[in-house]
Amino acid sequence: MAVAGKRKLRRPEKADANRKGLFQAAAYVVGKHGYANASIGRITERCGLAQGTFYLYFDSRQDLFDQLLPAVGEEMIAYVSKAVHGSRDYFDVERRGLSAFFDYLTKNSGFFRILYESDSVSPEATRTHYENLARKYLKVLERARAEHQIRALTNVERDVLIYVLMGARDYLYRNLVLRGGADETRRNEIVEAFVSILRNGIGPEQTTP
Amino acid sequence: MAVAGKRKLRRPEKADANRKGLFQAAAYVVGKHGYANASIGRITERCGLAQGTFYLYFDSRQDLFDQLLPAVGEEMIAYVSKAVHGSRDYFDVERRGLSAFFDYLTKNSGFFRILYESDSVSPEATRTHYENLARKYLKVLERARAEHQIRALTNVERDVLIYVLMGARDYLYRNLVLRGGADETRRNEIVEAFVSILRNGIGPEQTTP
Amino acid sequence: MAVAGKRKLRRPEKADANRKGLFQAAAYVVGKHGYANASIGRITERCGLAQGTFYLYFDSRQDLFDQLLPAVGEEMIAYVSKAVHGSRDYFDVERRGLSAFFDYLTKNSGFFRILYESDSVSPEATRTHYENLARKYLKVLERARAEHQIRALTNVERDVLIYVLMGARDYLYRNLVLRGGADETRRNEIVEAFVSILRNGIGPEQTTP
Amino acid sequence: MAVAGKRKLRRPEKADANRKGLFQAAAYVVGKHGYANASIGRITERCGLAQGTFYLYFDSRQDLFDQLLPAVGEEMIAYVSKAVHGSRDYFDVERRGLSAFFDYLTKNSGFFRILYESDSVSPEATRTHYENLARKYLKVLERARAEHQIRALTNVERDVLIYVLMGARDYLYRNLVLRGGADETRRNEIVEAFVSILRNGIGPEQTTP
DNA sequence: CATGAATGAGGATTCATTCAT
DNA sequence: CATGAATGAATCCTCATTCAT
Repeated sequence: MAVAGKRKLRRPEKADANRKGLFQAAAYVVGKHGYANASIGRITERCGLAQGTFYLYFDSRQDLFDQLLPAVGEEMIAYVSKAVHGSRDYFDVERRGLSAFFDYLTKNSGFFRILYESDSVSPEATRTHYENLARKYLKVLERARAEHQIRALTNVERDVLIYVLMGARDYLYRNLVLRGGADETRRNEIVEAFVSILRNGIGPEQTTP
Repeated sequence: MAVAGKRKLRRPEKADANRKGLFQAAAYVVGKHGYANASIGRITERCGLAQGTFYLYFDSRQDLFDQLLPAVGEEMIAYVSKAVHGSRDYFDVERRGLSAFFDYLTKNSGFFRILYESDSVSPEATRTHYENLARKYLKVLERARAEHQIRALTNVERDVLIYVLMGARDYLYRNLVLRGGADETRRNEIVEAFVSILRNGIGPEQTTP
Repeated sequence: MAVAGKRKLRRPEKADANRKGLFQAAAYVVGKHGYANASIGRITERCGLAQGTFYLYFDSRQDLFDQLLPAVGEEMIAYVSKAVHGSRDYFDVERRGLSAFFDYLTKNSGFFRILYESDSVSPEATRTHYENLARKYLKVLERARAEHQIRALTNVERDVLIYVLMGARDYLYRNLVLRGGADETRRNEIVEAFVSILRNGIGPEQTTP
Repeated sequence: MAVAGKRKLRRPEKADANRKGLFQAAAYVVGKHGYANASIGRITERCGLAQGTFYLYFDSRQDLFDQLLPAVGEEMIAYVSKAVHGSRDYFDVERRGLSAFFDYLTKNSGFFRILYESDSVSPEATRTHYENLARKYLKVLERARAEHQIRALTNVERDVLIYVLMGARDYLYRNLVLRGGADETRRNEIVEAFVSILRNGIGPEQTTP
């Protein structure tokens, strides 16, 4: 894809590897120490490059930060997307999606720090990430509605729903899974409880007359 | 006690005023520039004190950061609590609560930055804040249930619900209100849509047989 | 002693106690942390006074430092003088003097730090202290010579001797007693060895023809 | 190798020059103003480097202080060693040694300040220096004894002697040469007087019966 | 006399960025 | 392309000293 530029691009593998290495190192360092403590020195040291080399791949520290969250965000989205593939129905998608999200974060504990601090460090990057995510949710919801697996929603309801779902994953992970130290069983309970509330709401029981 | 011409503050009053001034200045500066850029110089300058004076009130910059979120968090909680006072029923509480939350943040735009970055800067402060918040939600839910305004929930469902509600406020504000630039009307629609989903869930319509 | 000034000197005991307390606290703090880290805050805290009070008794931090070594030095000299009282002869004076010096320092471990750093912090104070000390040595030596307990010395020899004796006490204590961790027995050996060298020198034995 | 036009230093040469320059500047500044006032700024300014550059060569200010005395100490020892080379006998070594010591200090007036304050600033560095010095003295004494130029000494006497000699150089220089402002002639008298006392001690004359 | 809050200058250290090699 | 030495601005914290109470 893309028209090949005419410029010399010899040894492109090496260059790509360096660039990728810098991203990975940055993800690690930011995830562990935060943006504020993610110095160029720390990042380049981690991937075995010299400090000056950094500037061959990024214009500035800020430039890296502007690209970091979208990059790691895509990875997370891909991970979850793969996990929900082949779900029975919409609620199964949510079930598996939340579960996969928990998995991903357990394995990539730095993700949240990148996500959270990114808001201040690079609002643009944050916006991009959330847009990517919202697009994904939208597609899933439209399909679910097309197949009558969920009730009809107004446009506003749909928008609200998207961010409620997003916020839920975030807050449930951070507060109940991470801070609560939930084991496998507990995690499943959390997932089921979430799906139950999502499906039924919490309105009062119909009192049969 | 207190003829109190407005002129001169007594010693302890002055101390209180200084401490409070530092908190306010810190909230402003952190909200606007982030913890990383919230230098003692910026903070003290904003409230008209000398840099050294800072250390009469806080042990260190970290000490301030450890106290900041709980302090502003309480303010936010108090604001919302006051707004929901006198609600008709539980769903009215949620309606007014979300609305008041939007209000508060519109007026205190720095709150989210303080909240978000606090997670890395002072995990303890963040934990305290979320605990304060969770306690509040729990009380409201228990009362709602006691008055049969919501359906019976398992313990897990209740815990999940609390964080879904918290996350919803957060994500709805940031993505739809703030980023979406919602006006009064749109805000109300958002609030109503949220309450509707909360009450009914999104399960498919009962197809009458 | 001294003619009473006409100025009001009410409550002089309290004032004297404070002044003395400041000296003691300063000796402790400087001895333990060094002049550089002997802040007014630390000193006044140790003797239970407010920081500002310090300036009622001393013009400045430097003023205190200018008086500190002579003050503690006199104490040391007095301690040693008392110990040598009643000695058999000159070499007994040296023997007991060195021993008492070791004792004093063991009990007042901060003395050396005050002495050593004083040279840079307050050359004047240091000069005064060494002069006090030299005067003492001189008196002892003159008497010893008068009683033919030591051989005749030229003026230069006498001056040299005084500082050799002073230096010996210093270096023997620091290197053999303190750093070497000498016990009672070892200390006595050191003292005797010193007196032996002092008395006889280290010239080669007379080879009897 | 090296054509080496004088113009440009190669990388590693430059590094060596910088390190050396920092040491020299530090020796000057500490000697003149004391450790406490030897700020990185003063030191780097003196050798024409930027403040940050300091940290390419030393881990911290303390790291420099830990290396300073041993470094200048070796220089002093080397200077004296060279001066005593070719002495007639042991007492000639002491004569020339003391004289060279006076010379060295006259030319390097900061040495003593480095030495004295080092005790508090870096005990380890001080220990190292005195050990280096003691080793030197020991070697000289053992040789002198082997050649029967001095009388037999017990082990304790030998240890005591070493530190008496060290202390003598120190105290004689500081009190008689430096403070006393001794000229060439007076210095020689001092040296001779010292050697005389060292050789013969100060015991009373043998009264021939 | 005594207090201690307030000041503001000073200093160690870190780090993004540049540039000669 | 890659390096890493050099820079110097920025920032937290300490502390001697002053002064209103």
